[in-house]
Amino acid sequence: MLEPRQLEILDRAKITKTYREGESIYHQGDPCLGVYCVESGNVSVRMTNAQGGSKIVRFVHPGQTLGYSDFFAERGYRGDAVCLEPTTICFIPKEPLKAALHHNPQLGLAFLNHATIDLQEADSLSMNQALYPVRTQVAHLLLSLKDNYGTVGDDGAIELSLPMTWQDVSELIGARPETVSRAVHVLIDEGVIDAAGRKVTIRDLDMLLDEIETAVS
Amino acid sequence: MLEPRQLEILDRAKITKTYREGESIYHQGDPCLGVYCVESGNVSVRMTNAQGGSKIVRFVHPGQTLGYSDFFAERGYRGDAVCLEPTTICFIPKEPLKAALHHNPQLGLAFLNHATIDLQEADSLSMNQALYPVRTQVAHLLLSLKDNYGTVGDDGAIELSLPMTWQDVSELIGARPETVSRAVHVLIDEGVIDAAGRKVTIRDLDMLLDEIETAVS
DNA sequence: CGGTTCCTTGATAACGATCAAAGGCCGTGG
DNA sequence: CCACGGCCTTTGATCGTTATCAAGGAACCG
Repeated sequence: MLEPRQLEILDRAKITKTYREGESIYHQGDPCLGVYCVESGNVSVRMTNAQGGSKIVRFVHPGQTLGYSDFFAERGYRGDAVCLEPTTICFIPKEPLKAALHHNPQLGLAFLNHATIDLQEADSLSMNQALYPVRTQVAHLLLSLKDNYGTVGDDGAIELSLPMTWQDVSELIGARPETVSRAVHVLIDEGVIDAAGRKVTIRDLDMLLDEIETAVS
Repeated sequence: MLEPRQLEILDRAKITKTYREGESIYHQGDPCLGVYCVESGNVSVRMTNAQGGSKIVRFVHPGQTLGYSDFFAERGYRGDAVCLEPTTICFIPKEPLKAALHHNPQLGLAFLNHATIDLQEADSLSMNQALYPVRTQVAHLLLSLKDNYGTVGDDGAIELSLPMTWQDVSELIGARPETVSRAVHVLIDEGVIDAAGRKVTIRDLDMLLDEIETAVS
């Protein structure tokens, strides 16, 4: 998509850095100095309102981009970006990026693709929040994490190693940690999953799918 | 932003049409044949899940674009677009748009701006859903509609003429119509607003702002 | 170890959903 | 012009989910 010369300019301009678990990449309100691209690891974006209430609006996985919407909106960062685990991220400063966009506007289409994906996920999240009880939302999240974080065990069960805490999950789906904890334990009691800390085993994928299909609408 | 020649091509390709209230522009799942731009009027985008539950994900006001994220994602439309009132919309078919994007990738940046705005609004909506009770969300919505649909009356009160039904409002904030109705009447009883049908008068803007500031977090 | 953060569990309260029914408004058709 | 039907809104009663408050336990890290 990019001309080699432009790729080279971006490559020279980019700064790669490794963050520790819990480390902040940027803070809400900070002036936007450029965009980030997650190479490995995992990042949460949390927004806080004027009353101090906060919510995780998205998890950012490897290959995804971070802070670009604030760059294009020419405003400060709209949330806090925090690493959930040791994470490698490259930073592309504003000016070189502007130059690259100027010389090769095709690059804008690449960001547009990221934006449409993020928009679709934001819409889905909002829909799930509105239409499903917490238990079903947890089931949804586990299913979506399965693809990136699941491995198939000996007996065919799918083993997940969550990249985030259950507390983070509760902030994503807009519920209290206690509520999520109880919902998880209901799923365990029903024999759908097993969970020990952040290790989750999907015992019965069909039951997990049922959990979603038979949800109240 | 666009070269005159490209603008001209798009101008020739676009098809302007007027829709009646309640008329559909496209349906969820329909193949995406192009993008729409609202010139006047008002459109809701509603998504429905596999269980038949639905939610309005956004209202689209004049000057905003519709269906572009599905165009760039190269997939069917993700929701139903329905006019809330008599609405004039221009349609830009896929192929001419692709050609215009190819010849002038700057055009992509224009869509990127739309995308970042929609993304920010989607994040805010999801945050409000998660952090505020229905009454506060209604207050929020009235405030945001004030700028586009409000006029200042004789006594300084702000008069709103809602472009959507309260039922639509309930689908936007993810609540039942009954709950929204009750929430509105609480605001009326508190003297914050007056409402008769879709005509809303903001009696006391400060109280409305308080409603938001003192919300539970 | 000692502290912090995360998770769990219980009891209770608040909020919103649900069910049911009726009133108002509007457009259509007789 | 009026009557009818449909849709939106309102109101009440009750139920269910989730929030809240509180406290204890487990895991982890310095």
